[in-house]
Amino acid sequence: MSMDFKKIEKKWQDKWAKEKVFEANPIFNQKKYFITVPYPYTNGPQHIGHGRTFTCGDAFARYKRLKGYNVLFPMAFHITGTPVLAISRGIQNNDKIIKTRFTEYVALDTKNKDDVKKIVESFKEPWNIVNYFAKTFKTGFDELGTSIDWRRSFTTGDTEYNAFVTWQFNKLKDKNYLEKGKYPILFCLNDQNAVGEDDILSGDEIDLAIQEYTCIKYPYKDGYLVASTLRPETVYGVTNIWINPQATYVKVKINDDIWYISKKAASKLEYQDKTVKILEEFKGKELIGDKCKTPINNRDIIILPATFVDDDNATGVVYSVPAHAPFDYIALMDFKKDVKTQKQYGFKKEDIDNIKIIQIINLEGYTDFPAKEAIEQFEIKNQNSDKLKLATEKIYKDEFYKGILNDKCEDFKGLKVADAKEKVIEKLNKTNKIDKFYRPITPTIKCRCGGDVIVHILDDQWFLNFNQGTWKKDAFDCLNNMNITPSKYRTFFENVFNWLDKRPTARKRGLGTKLPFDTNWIIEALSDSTIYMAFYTIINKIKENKIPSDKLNIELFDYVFLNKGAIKEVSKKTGINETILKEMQDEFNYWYPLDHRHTAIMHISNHLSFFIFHHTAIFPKNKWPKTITLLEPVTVEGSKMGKSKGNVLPLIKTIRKYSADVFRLYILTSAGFASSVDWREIEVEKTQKHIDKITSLIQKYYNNNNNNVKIKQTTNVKALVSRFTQKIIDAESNIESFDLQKYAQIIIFDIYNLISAFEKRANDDEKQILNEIINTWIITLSPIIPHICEELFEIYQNKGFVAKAEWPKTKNKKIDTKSIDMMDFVDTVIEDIHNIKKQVRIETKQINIYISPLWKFTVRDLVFDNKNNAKGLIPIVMKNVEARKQGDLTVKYISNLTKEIHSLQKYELTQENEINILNEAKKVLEAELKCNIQIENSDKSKSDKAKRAEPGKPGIEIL
RNA sequence: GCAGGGGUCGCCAAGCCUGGUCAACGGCGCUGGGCUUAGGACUCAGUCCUUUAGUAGGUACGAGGGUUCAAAUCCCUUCCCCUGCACCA
Repeated sequence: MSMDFKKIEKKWQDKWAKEKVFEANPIFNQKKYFITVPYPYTNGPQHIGHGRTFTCGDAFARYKRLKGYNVLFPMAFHITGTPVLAISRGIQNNDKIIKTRFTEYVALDTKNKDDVKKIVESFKEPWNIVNYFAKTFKTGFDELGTSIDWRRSFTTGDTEYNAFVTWQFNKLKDKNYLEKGKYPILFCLNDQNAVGEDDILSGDEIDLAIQEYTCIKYPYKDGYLVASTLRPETVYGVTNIWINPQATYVKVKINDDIWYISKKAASKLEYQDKTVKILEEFKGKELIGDKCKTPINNRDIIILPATFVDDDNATGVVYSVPAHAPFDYIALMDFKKDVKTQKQYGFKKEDIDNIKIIQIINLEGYTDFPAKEAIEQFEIKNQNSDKLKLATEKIYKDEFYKGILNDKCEDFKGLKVADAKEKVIEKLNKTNKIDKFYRPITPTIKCRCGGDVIVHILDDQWFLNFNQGTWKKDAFDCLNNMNITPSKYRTFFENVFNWLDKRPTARKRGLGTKLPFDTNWIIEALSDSTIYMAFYTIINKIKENKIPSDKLNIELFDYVFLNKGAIKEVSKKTGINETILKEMQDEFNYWYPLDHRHTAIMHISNHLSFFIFHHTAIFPKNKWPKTITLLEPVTVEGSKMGKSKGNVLPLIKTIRKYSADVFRLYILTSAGFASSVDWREIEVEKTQKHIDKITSLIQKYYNNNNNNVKIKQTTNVKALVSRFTQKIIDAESNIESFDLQKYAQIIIFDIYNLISAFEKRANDDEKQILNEIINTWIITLSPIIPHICEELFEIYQNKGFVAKAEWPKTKNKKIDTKSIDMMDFVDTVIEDIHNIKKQVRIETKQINIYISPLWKFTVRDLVFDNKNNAKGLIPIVMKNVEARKQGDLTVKYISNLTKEIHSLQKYELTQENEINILNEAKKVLEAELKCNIQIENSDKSKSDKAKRAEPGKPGIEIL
């Protein structure tokens, strides 16, 4: 009978929902297990990466249920931040890319084209996006067969959730973990608003980092010519200033200073926490030929023209260090040769000749000026060469790590560049000759609205300060007591913890919760998603009792989560009746702490770390989380999934193509947590076939006969039962240490192989044991392929849900190692026969098997018992009468055994065992090998082959 | 740069933590047999080299050293590749 997987899956998903199988309520005398997977960001359909994480989480949840735990496995929807807004803006503006993308998304689950169009149009309203995708996420996870308690779902934009986060941030404020400060952000000049990845054109492809330039103030006229640089330590080697003669410059009042900078720079500085008043405006060429002073030793340097200077980059003024900057070097060389330009600006020859290149850094491996050498090395011919950038990068790196400042640098002589940088800044700062200028690391960033993106410094940014008070210490305390699996990721956490400092915690716009004490700010997406697992424990009660969110005040949460306040008072203040309050508190206390959080490693550096930090900030120690398991992402045919690559596989599409159980099995068996799963079509199809094989094997031997028929306990049967039990024990210990892959491999492949090997060698009576074996097997298979298991369980057992079955008890089951050894022995014999047959390639009519003589058993045991006494071995063995009789043969056999003495194992079978088991298996062997088999004791045989017989390795003769 | 991960027999990929049972799981590909009218599918066998009626030897786990009776596995050096680095969730 072949099975219609899709029909079966739908059937059981409906049944689970109808019978509320996964709705978890506190049962106070039952042990509980609370497992969560981070809620996914709900701005598109889920992909197979989500599928992996949830499949694993679900497998754990299902296993724990079998083990008798009351399991809570909830999920919700994350919508905080700007991405959803960016989408609705895109739809409003008829953005083609966004519209196409979302039409595709909606089409995944909606067939009618007009409906698709209508739905996409509705996305002009952000909440429609959220609601739509929340619904498709639920569909997707239902179709995957995840055992989620949906009563507890919510979105992070719900008012109830807002109330919860409001409480959380009040707690953080009380702890003094929140503070205000300055912070540079990307900002759109057109929108006059902060922008993030989603708001920026190709934001997912370009580097959005902010780069801090150092501005050095060169005294000039009544103020300063302000040049910007990434390498302030080179100020000792400055030879001249570069100005773009074509660009527009300004004399401008910056705070209390007069600066000469490009006009574009002045307009940007307005956003960088400075007051800006333009006094004069002029072309760059008017500065050419003037002189200014160096800020450190008051030298005169000249201002030269250079077209490579970009007035849109930083201050538009560049100071020239030709010894160490390839751009400067080549420009200076060009200028020295360019008599025409010199004349044009009226330079005197002596002015030009006076410009001497100053080398300030000694660098191993370079004999000449480093910049000059790099130019030669890269074969750069002129100022416009693309290779100049490479040369600059190389010099920058080499000098930063290997360069030593020389005697031109006064007090800093002998310092490494890396160390000198800070000190030079400090020195310039003492005489107020330094400032900062921020710019995006990518030169021209455009907002989706078309506006230019610059760096804006906010002076009232809210931060979480992870270094405040005992916060970090507490977080480490929590981490040290947690199980992190795979364990190699623990150091990753430790590094992140050490590195965490201040984190901006609110933004100017986006969906989410307002900062309670400063409502201009929205709490940012990662900060509002740190302790929400606690919210799962009570949201069902809030919904069930229709508690309006304005009643969810601080007193309420204090009472429920922290057991603060008298219930009567709280009830008065919240207007919620006491019974409900008590129920909520009890439920929280029942489920918390969170036992297990499972997710992808990418979340370590932010979400998971914040998760730990915030738990320690808000909750008492006995409510801190206990376990985190982590996995690598999913790749598709060897490459990373990405929107831009167009290779993102939506979960729904994939499940509908292959069925949920195939997906689950593939995901669980193909990689361990510490490696990425590669989704390969060919392999997935194999998985499909494997499931077919398993189900047909099961169907062949599974039946309704549960009357404990007496099955003859042959060695074969005993060995099967023992091997099977051993596998179940192994599988259990693997999943207990969170190794799902090993678990699945054992349950799926090992046991399948075990049963099919048994099938080959067993007679019909013996095969009756399979019904009982399979019944147990189905239960252990169910965390992996739950739908098929439910179906089979129903057909053959009809005892309710396999999801609620009981994990097999292995404690009192004996593993009969002797039977296993005996069957192993048979396997070895068969393998050897096959090996020999391969070589001889003759028609076999008769096979003689010669069992080892008794004395070899004796000798082997003696050798094993004395394996640590290699030298005394022969005399010891020779004390034995039987051994001595054999003379030389014994010595030879001993020397054979000692060759591998380190790996010599105890041999458990006796000669009698060997003879008996082969006789027992004789018929099966004859059938399998299609010939007569004769078993002889080699003591009584004169055959050559009999002489080589050893315990465990009988002599074999093929005739 | 800082931090993390990795280089395994054509390809993908286990093993490495806890050294021996590792010529190294598994899959793909390839070769041959069976089954088929054929193909596909399925199935059996082979797939580092040599040797052989089975259990043997050699060379191998990026490269080079070291520790050990014994190293893919531990240590050191070196070459190469990948990922993250904060407002993006």
